[in-house]
Amino acid sequence: MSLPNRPTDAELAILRVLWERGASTVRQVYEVLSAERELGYTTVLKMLQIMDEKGLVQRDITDRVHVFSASQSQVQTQRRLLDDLLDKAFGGSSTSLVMQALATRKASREELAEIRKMLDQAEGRKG
Amino acid sequence: MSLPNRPTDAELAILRVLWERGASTVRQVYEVLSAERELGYTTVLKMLQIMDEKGLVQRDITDRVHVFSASQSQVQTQRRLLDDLLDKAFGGSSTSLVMQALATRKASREELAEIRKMLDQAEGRKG
DNA sequence: AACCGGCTACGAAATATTTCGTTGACTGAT
DNA sequence: ATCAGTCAACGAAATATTTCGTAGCCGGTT
Repeated sequence: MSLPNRPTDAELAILRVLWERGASTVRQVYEVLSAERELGYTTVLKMLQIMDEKGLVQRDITDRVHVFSASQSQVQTQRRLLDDLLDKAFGGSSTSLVMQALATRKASREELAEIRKMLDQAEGRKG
Repeated sequence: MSLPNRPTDAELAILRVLWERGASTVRQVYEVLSAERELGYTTVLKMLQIMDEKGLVQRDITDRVHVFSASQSQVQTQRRLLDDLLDKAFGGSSTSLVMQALATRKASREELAEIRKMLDQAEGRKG
């Protein structure tokens, strides 16, 4: 299979680090995550091995210390997760998802303006 | 604990049925789900028992045939799942979530208008 | 050469999730 | 009162996810 499966929670935590830092060693990922919560070095290593097998990360073997990077961009992954959530919990209605998101979370004026711009584009495309 | 945990995928499938049909028996849920995919009656029953223990559903014991209903509304659950996804995959930025949703899914003119109205309200509250 | 520290690989335990077979109870019809 | 059908409970298997201990390797230091 070419498309990676939906990442699990633990996998997402690791992907977050890779997206933020870019390509990283196991130790670098471990440093970030172990600052947030208790977990062992080999746990991170094992997760990255599994994610490599699943195709969620790329591994650079050149040096003895391997370097991992996310296979899919954050945006691509976000899109996949949103589609998934849409199907499973919103009956496929992106509108109700958007409205929920707008209703429950505060957005700054600038962010609202950005969203409005995006809306204009969406309407523009429609005619 | 009073707050139910995040529903799993299988649990969400059952909740979907309960939200659509309202309070239902095991067999009624089973009829809907088994039309979509292969699964056994006792699988649904067991899931509902587990969901009852977790507090995800309420159970009416009055008759021999028990009647189950969702403990949380669809909107409440959607909100919880959105918050969760926001934290795990969007770095807490609801704006980028909204923009992703708008960018990837088509919305009708009416839906866009609704979203725009929601936006106006959001800005109104701020100004 | 022997040792130390950091590295990957491997296996396996612990936990969570999903699935269903079997059992015993109850209901209504023969 | 028996039988067939339907039901909930239970236990357990199958699978997926998360965690880490142990072992072996390699490179630099003594």
